[in-house]
Amino acid sequence: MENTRDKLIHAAFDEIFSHGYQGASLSDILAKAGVHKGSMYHFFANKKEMALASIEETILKRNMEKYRYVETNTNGFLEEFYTRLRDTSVRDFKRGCPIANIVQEMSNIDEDFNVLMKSIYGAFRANIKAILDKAIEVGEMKPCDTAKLALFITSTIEGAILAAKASGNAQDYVDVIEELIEHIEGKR
Amino acid sequence: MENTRDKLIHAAFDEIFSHGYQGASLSDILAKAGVHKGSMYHFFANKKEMALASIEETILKRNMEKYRYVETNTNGFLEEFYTRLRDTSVRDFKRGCPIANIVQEMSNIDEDFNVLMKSIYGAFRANIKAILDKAIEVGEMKPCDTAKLALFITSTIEGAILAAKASGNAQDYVDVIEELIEHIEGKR
DNA sequence: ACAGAAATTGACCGATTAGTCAAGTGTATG
DNA sequence: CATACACTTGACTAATCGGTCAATTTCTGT
Repeated sequence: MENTRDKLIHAAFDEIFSHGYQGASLSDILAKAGVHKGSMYHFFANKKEMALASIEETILKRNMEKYRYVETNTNGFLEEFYTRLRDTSVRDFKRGCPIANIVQEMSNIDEDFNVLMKSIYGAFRANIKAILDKAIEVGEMKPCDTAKLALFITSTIEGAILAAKASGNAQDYVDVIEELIEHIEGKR
Repeated sequence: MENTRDKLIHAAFDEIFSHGYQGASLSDILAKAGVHKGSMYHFFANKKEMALASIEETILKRNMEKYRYVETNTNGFLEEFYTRLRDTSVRDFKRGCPIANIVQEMSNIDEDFNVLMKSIYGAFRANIKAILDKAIEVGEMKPCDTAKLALFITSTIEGAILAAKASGNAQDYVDVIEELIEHIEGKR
């Protein structure tokens, strides 16, 4: 059974992912979580603190799972990376990427969000860089500036998700990813 | 002297660019425009109609100016394109890209915004494709699937702006753009 | 100058917002 | 059984939200 705080974290993340932080109604979050208002204020100081907690915890947990294979694998880093990139089933092209959404909405209007998203987006880049470093380490790839390449890859991924969201066509994501993979393959 | 409607269009666009559509306060827009509420409702049916008008008119006008050179030039399409891509002075890395911001915020929650942004993002892609087609026409580039390449380019640009917004570092944009240009150069 | 239209003013409305809090319930420990 | 702490309930507040509208001023064409 999920406890009250977890219910709130999940409902808040889902509402924010759907409507943005500013567009997320506190009463809708409470209704979705099945939690009363006073109860929420027992766990969080205010809407913003709940939002920050829900974003940080949810995204960090996802990333933990998503990039664990880099620690356990001993080879095939790039192929595994490509497979995951191509997997559209983990994507939500209607809502887009939660990281990008919140950066876009909040980074320039609230310093606390700015700090959090800088850290989360930085972790995203670091995860991709770790894959590239591993690939180079085991000789799947020529040495290169992996920080810059990781930046390029994350940018293109985010852009691809946005393109699919704008057009309503998941194929746009696939097309961008294929060209991105070609680009990376050129560095082997 | 700017008329009332234009004042509203400009103030609305600026407020929306800064705080998003949902975060943009009508009274702030009115204060910035120096226009009273009833006056605004004389020109627009509601907040949303004003927002849609301000977004469409402002972005279409910008694009008109931005890509006019494609019609007038007779060669050097790619070099001119690179120069403009590299020009960070036209970018606002704090607020990001207005197109991307509104797509992220609104495409999945309001059908009217969705339709408008699909059209605007589509025009963005079409403009880039036109440059590539011209470049191929005059032999600056080998023939290729310009629709897909344009999609890749727009995605990467949007991702680059987002990366710079997330990190607060304009250099991230520059780095992505340089790698993107290398990628395009590979197609010559 | 005058009529009529266009534009402006600003008070007002109901709905919704995030946030407060006193009272109550449940549970674990002495 | 009793005390204490964690948690829950839901009514309440003040502020803000987008939106309405009748009265008034300004502009325009004849």
